[in-house]
Amino acid sequence: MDMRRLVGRNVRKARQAKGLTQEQLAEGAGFSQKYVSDLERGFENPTVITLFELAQRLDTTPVALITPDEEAIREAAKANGPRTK
Amino acid sequence: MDMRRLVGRNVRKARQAKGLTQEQLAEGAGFSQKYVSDLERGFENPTVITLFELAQRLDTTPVALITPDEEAIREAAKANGPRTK
DNA sequence: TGAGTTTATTACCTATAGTTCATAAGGTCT
DNA sequence: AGACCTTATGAACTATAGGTAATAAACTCA
Repeated sequence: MDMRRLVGRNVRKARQAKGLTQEQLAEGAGFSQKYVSDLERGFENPTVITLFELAQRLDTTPVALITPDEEAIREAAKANGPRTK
Repeated sequence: MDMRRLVGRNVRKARQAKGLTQEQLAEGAGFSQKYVSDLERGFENPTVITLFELAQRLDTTPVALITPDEEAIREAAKANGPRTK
């Protein structure tokens, strides 16, 4: 499970769902636009406090931001091999 | 929401539920006993990758490790003030 | 009491999370 | 074509995640 890419996808989806730009999310949550960009592309390994601050600005929860999405589930299935009970 | 303390409590509960010592969890997950001790007492701010590695050794998920427990819910209620619909 | 096990704590070190400033690249719209 | 908005990327910096080694403090239990 690539946690960086998972969080990146979840953050991008949540941000777009609220119609925010990276700049708006960044300023509202106290980060730089560069960081949001790197984060969404799966280049960052955020801490739980960072997750919490992002979640607040996105009106969601830290749990939602690390919850596996379709992509993560497909990746996990491939990693475990098909037919792993 | 104090994420450090929340994760600390969740890790400690999960570790004790499996009957592991801090040393055993640490070695199994690739950390030091000191780190597990600091983590459980709420002095650390783990990254999502650290959460994932801990979860694997504890046979649980990163989501479970940051899911609010009774204590966190009580704290949150106090912070928002009673009677916040 | 003491030995043995587990957890807490101190001091110091390295790697990296997240920063700023700047610019490039990609869209959209007239 | 341009101006404009948004996202991506580079270099260099500071703060902190997580490391090692050692020791102190707690807690069993014979």
